[in-house]
Amino acid sequence: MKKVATRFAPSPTGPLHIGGIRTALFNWLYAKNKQGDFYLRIEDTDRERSKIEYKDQIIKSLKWIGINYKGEEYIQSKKIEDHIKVANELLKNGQAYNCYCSSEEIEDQKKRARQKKIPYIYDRKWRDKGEEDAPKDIKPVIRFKSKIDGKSILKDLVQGDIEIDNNTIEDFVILRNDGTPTYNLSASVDDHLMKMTHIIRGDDHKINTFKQIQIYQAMKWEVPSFAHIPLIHTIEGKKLSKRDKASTLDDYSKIGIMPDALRNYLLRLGWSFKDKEIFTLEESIKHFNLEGIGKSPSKLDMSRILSMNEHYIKNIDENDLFNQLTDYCKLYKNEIKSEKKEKIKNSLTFLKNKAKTLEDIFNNGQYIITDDVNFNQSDVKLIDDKAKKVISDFNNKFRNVEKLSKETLEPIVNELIKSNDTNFKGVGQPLRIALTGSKFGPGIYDIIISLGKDEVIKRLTNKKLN
RNA sequence: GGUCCCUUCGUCUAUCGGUUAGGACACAUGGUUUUCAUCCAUGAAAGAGGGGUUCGAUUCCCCUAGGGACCGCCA
Repeated sequence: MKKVATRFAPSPTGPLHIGGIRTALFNWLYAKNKQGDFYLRIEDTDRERSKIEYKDQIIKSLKWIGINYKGEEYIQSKKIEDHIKVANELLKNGQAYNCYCSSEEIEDQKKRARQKKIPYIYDRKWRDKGEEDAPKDIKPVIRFKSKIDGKSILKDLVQGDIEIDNNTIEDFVILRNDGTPTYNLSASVDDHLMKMTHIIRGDDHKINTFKQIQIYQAMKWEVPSFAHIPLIHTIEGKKLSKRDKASTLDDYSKIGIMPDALRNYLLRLGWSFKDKEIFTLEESIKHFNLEGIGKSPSKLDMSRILSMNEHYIKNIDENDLFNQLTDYCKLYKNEIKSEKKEKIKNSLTFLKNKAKTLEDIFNNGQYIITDDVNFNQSDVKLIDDKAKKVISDFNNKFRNVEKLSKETLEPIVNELIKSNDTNFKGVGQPLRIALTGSKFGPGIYDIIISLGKDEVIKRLTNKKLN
């Protein structure tokens, strides 16, 4: 058996969206599962639109989610000479030909076909014409001599056998009249040069595959296996594009979605393994296969991403969570001061309790991180005279507490409930607002213990409460 | 318009001819927690429609409907 080799081949013409990430993930997992190699190829031959920052974003995104590729990234534009060489060889072998139609001529034909509502296909005008008829003033393009008769079958590893009439594939351009190669040529040559065994990509490439296979055959190259995975759709049911909001990785990382959670979500989007929902990285490598990929497109579901993230927040090692949290804050919020970090770390067990994202944890821990209590304006209105009395009563008793724990604090609260003729809420809520600025948050004892005695007293006597 | 693909709860999906059609998310209800959340339990929720094939179809075949992708000298 040949060693499996797969690749992810994005073009750096826009930010990579999570559909692309999923394609990369599937390729990577397939290679890992087969103990093969996974490569990254940057298809930057569109000089106009390719941008270095998009290339960097692609590399960063893959790294973020934990996909590593073998060697350096393969830069397609550096291989153009190889592509041209193949075009010329096809020309020499009679598998391709010079076409002297001007682009205006072609455009005109297309327009007319559209008006008549008949399908446009290049009329193969120059397929059998001799060079002696060639106009001197037009630089030709090279077109591939596509099969005209019969049918072709693509044995797709996901979609099954797909059969089309060969005459629906036109004689496509492989070399432009400026001498640069087009996508189908470049992709085939590169995949061959890179010794790809399996091409796993979005099913928007299906038609290209029929073209590319013909190039392989014409060059007598071994044809790789193909697997076309269904696209990810938006809620509206359309192909996910770079313009869709919440489509890039950064959109997710900035709200505090963790890489492992998104990886797990993406894995299960369009792929399944029995009823299993949660996959560690090792498990996903172990179980991934092409048979588990469904044939129908799937929609992105934010609530599922969130709940997956919540699962990871609650279940991963707390040190790991803490590290991810501090990295997250450094990147997207304010870096947590080192003296606060210890408090956050000790409080993570309850801070993470009501969090779906790292941002939620950050918000829950806000009262620890910032020195000045940030009062929620509508909550602070709940501090009436009765509440003020509860706060000052609590403070008077609290001053005498030696050791902060639920056991030492609870009697005080219970006493206040009685003496103020109220319930737990009547005591807990004013205290929480005084200490954190909000009526929502962790349990009151957790808050007090996490702040420490001095800080609690300081906040209970905050002038802003009056 | 042409070619190709798809169709199970709202969403992601299981089922490889015989199931009370299962799970997860979301949703609803109840319980625990002397607030909120967590957690636990319970519930509602699906085979697009019509024909075949078969003792038996969600599953195989055909038609219809709906949806999608592609149709560049972009990738």
